[in-house]
Amino acid sequence: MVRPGHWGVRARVERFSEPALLLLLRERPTHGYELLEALPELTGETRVDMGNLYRVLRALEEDHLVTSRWESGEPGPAKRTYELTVEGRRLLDEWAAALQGSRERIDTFIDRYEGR
Amino acid sequence: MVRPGHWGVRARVERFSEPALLLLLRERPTHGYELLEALPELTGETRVDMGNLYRVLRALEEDHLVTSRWESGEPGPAKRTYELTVEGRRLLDEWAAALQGSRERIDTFIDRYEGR
DNA sequence: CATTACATGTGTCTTTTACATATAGGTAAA
DNA sequence: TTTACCTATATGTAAAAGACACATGTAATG
Repeated sequence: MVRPGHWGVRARVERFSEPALLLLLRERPTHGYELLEALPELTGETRVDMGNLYRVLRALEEDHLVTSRWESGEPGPAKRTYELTVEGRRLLDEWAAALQGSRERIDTFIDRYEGR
Repeated sequence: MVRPGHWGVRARVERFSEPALLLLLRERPTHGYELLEALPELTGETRVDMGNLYRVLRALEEDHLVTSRWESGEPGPAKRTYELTVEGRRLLDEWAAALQGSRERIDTFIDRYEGR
């Protein structure tokens, strides 16, 4: 819950990094570290936790929402490149619809806050 | 994290019931049970947990964001009526600003999702 | 007088997020 | 040539947030 004296507010969408990475993967197959760098642009203030990001990626793969393959050709350490599956694409669509709902709820709140 | 096979999506704003109850209290002093009934209208799908609601209310009071008094005059069980303080009002303002930010981030996401 | 509605609360488990650390290949400079 | 830094993936664990179950008591209704 909330610790006394720490009522600083951030207003983040739960698990927002999840639809964000699905969207990035829809645009093109990408590896984890690249997602890590691209995500803040989409999520805003949210600094994405790399540990959790890699875990989400593997959980997504377990459920066949993404697939991965090791990329060894390029210079630098080996990269695991992820690609969105059809099911993953569907999950992204669900997220987009759900986020429309969130947006509307926030609008309702703000309208009422501004006394309209 | 996410349990395999359970990728159902809800897209809720973290701790959204908190600004919602502050807003309701700005409109007029209210007791917990009444907030419990009024909140879903503001938060949408979010079914507010009564246990957590009462805990949030007491935590808010601890930090002087609301004050409470027992209402014994009316019929029915005694009610603890909460009232927003000046600091509480300020916290609500912060939430409103932060929610504007969330709204913008969601818009950015959806625009990109729709390929604009 | 039993059931239901009103009203406030505690206990506790799970899920989500945050913070810390491990490992290792590659690049550039001291 | 070794030290430092960047890239890249990953595990361990603590803290915060949310979900679920239950306890307690007053009053109204059938």
